[in-house]
Amino acid sequence: MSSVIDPARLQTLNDRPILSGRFVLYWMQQSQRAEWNHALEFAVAEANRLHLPVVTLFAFDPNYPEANLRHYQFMWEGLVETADRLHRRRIGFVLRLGPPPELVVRLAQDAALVVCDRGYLRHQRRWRREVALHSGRRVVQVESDAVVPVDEASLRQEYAARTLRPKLLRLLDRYLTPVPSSAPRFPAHSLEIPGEDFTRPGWIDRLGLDRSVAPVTAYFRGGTSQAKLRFQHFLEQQLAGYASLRSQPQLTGGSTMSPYLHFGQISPLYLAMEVRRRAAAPADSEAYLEQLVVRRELSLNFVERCSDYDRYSGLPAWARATLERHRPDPRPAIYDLDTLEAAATSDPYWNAAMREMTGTGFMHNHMRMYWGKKILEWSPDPQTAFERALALNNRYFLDGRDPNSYAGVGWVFGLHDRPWGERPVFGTVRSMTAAGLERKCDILGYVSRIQRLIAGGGEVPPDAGGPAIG
DNA sequence: ATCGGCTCGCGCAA
DNA sequence: TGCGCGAAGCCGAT
Repeated sequence: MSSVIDPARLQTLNDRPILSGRFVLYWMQQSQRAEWNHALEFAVAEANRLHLPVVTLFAFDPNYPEANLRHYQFMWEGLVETADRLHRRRIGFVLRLGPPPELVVRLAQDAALVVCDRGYLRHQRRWRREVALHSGRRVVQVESDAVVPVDEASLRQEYAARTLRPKLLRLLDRYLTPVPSSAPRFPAHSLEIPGEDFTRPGWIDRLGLDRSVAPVTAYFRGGTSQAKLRFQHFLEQQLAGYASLRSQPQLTGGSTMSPYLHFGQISPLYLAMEVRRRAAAPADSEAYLEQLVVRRELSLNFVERCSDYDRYSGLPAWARATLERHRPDPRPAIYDLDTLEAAATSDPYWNAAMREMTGTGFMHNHMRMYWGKKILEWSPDPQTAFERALALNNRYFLDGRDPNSYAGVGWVFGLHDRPWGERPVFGTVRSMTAAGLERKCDILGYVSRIQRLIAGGGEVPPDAGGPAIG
């Protein structure tokens, strides 16, 4: 096997041989980008070695779990750009409609080898198992959406950030290296593999997708080039002082990379290396890497190692026990789901956060915590609160349904945290209050920032206004 | 304004 | 076995 990619990022998922075939198939799923993609570059290197072209397949699944038009629109914008970038490199890109494992197994019948990227959620792991089982040729998984590969970082479910942090930081320098890239020697043009004509405008509107949540194109345009423009803006305007200002939601939303990371449109390795390169103060670089590497990869560890990552039963025992003891406590208010969704509670700070979420597909990280804590406080019982928070999270956020979603909602209920002083409803699970927001940040400034944002229809950085499409 | 107490479990020192 | 300490908590005492 080719050694251009660090072997720690590779897993051979079956014991099938490499066969003779017309191409090397790269099944793109998690890492939806044409650069800084270890899986893609591994496929290119293997194809060159085997004297074959590379064909990329993206299986566009109109029934993807919990996906609606907001998510699909953003993903589609990214795929249009990625397909164009791959064609320019003489790498094939085919998009087909349907369930991923079936489509991959079918196209794999003409391939010598199947290369896939790595995803950590239940259905992503299941899909890869099925492809490995039924494709009949070797399937190699290449991990490109973690800075430190999850199995290198830790083989156990970590209890908290403090137990994973030293393991990650020990390995960080070793993995902060660019992705080796080589030119494909055998172009894919002549293969003529049929696929959807998906780049034409309006294509997405004919798919019968769940249209109940509107796209947020005034705030976020999908695609690698959009992600990079945004990130350069962040590096220039907001990285200096990030360590002290990141919990001030009145200022900005942070780097806003989470939607792009969720769809694999940007590489976390690229972000980490850029921050290291550009930060003037080590404290700012460390604070950003704490989010991008420590907290994000704690989420990967959680969904990979905890089979109940999306269920109340996945919370730590001490948290479930204390919440259970406080189940009978009177709540200050109980809102139904419609009232929450309509941002019609009596808390203006929470309502602003909810409007940011429904209106823009994003929320400042600090407000995500407050938002969740209040849902716990305002629901009839903790299980219902958990289900509501996760459902709203996954429905409205562009980065919903991400490992970060499950760890983030879980944190509200005590996951990766520790007990604190006992309080009504929360028990010893950490609480948050409106008075705390008033004490620690300019929360009225946040409310008016969101009002302006929703009224003005967008705060896409001016230099990032260029088209991601076409 | 700042500080300690609240409470659990992990990891390390002993 | 003991001890320090941890995603951003809150509250009351000084």
